[in-house]
Parts: sequence; structure tokens; C-alpha cells
Amino acid sequence: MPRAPTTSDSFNAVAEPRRRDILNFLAPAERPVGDIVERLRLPQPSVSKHLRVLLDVGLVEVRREGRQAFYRTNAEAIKPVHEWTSQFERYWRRQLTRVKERAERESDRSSTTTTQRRQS
Amino acid sequence: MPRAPTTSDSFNAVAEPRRRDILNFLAPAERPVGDIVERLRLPQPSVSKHLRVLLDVGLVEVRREGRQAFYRTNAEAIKPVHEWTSQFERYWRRQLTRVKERAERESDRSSTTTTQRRQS
DNA sequence: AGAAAATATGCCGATATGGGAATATGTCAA
DNA sequence: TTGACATATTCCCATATCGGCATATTTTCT
Repeated sequence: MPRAPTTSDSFNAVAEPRRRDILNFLAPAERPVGDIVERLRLPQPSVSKHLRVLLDVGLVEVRREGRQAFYRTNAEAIKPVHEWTSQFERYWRRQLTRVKERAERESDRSSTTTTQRRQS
Repeated sequence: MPRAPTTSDSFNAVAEPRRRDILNFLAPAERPVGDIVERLRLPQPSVSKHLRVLLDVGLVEVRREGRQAFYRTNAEAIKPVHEWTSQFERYWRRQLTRVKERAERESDRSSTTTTQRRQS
């Protein structure tokens, strides 16, 4: 079996850096496709394809008006990813304090050693 | 060009659900491969392959002891994903309050209507 | 009607994937 | 040394990917 389709969930859709760029750009306000093309300097078909993927997983929504399509990011769809990563917050916090403590212990020890050296 | 390799960054590595399961399992404490196999009910080669990917992107670390390999998740490597998603927190918060406000306005209106109906 | 503008879709090729099964590698113990 | 145990690697296959390019679709304007 190949890798899961990019349209299977937010995790897969968001793995592509260009798609993250698009979501960032569309977060503050809706934009027509042309604006994305101009801003990200990507070929228009490429942008349309990425938007299709994002649309399929619900990461963006469209509002069509005349010949333009205004896309906006649906932040809600990013929540699952955020929540999954949040589980690990406590762990990297703990790891950081451990590292910090160790560093402090070591600097204590080395200053003690230095002191001892100075003393001897 | 095909999709970026799963080993290119945490975003890609974490797109695979089994790998997320492994990271969850290994977060509280290090475990030998056999424990993962038993817990997740996956074929051993499959687990080893997933661990290889996770190792390549720094999402896990190993400690070898005899014929066993103890893996633990390196929560730090999940931080980039967490931070990227955090940017959107304000947006889904805003969207939620908007939805809430609209719901309140609508329930106000309907209760008023009801009241009016009762009155008339 | 016909052309231009904005966006979407189709086809191609190169490539990496994850699963399955078999096998390799490394380590301990009798 | 030989065998059992724990883990890693290899090979094969079916499939979805992204990029590039060409083209289709829809809408608006003259």
C-alpha cells in the first residue's frame, strides 16, 4: 500500500510546505486565487491543485463570485493537528528543565573544580 | 517531482497515523521495539521501518543495550509542528466566538418572536 | 458572437511510499 | 560452536504524488 493520500486528513495535507504557505496567507482574510499565485510566485495550475487538496480536507473554504474564487482558511481544521502536538508539550518542557538543570549542575561542578584548582 | 520523502521533516513523518501512535506510546518512557509491536499489534518489520523514519527526522532516539533497542520520543522535534499550528489558534478562537455570537443573536431573536407571538 | 480574464482539470513522468514476506545482522546462553 | 532471541534490512508491488504543460470551463466585456 502506498502512502495515504494527501486528501485523507489535515496531517497529510499539511505535510506539503506550499500548502502551509497558502494556509498562512489565507488565514487573515479571504483572497482570490490570483493573489496567491502572485504572492507565492507559483504557477497558477499548481495553486489550483493545492487548493483542491486543501478544500477536500476542509482546510479552506471558497466563495465564488463571478469569475473569481475567494478562498479562506478554515482554522478549525488545523485544530486536530494542534491538539495532537499539544500532548507532547509537557514532555519537551520537562526535557528542557532537565537539560537546564544538568547544565546548571555542570557549571556548578566546573566552577567548584576551578575554585579547587585555584585553591590548590 | 514526487511527494517529499517522509524523512524530510517532522510534518511528513508525522503524517502517518501509525507513527503518531508510536510517538504517543514512547512519550512517557523508553521502550524496547518488542513492546511497541505488542502494544500496537503491528508486524515487527513494519515497526522497525517506522522507527527508522522517526529516527531519521529526530523524532525518536535510541539506546542500545545488548540485543534490545530502547526507543524514546524526542518531544522537541514535534515543537515545529506545534508552533506552526499555534499561529492559527487566534483564528479558530475568533471563528468560534463569531459562531457563538450568531447563535446567541438568533436565539434572542427567536425568543423575542416567541414572546411576541405569545403577546399577540 | 467573439475575445479576454480567472480558475480548474487532464495527462505525463519520475519517484518514494507502506505492506508483506523473507532474510540478514547482532547478541546472549548452553 | 550452535541455537534462540531481538531487531534491522531487502525485495517486490500497487499506488498517489507533485511539477510542467496544455487545455477546458465559466464568466464578463465589447
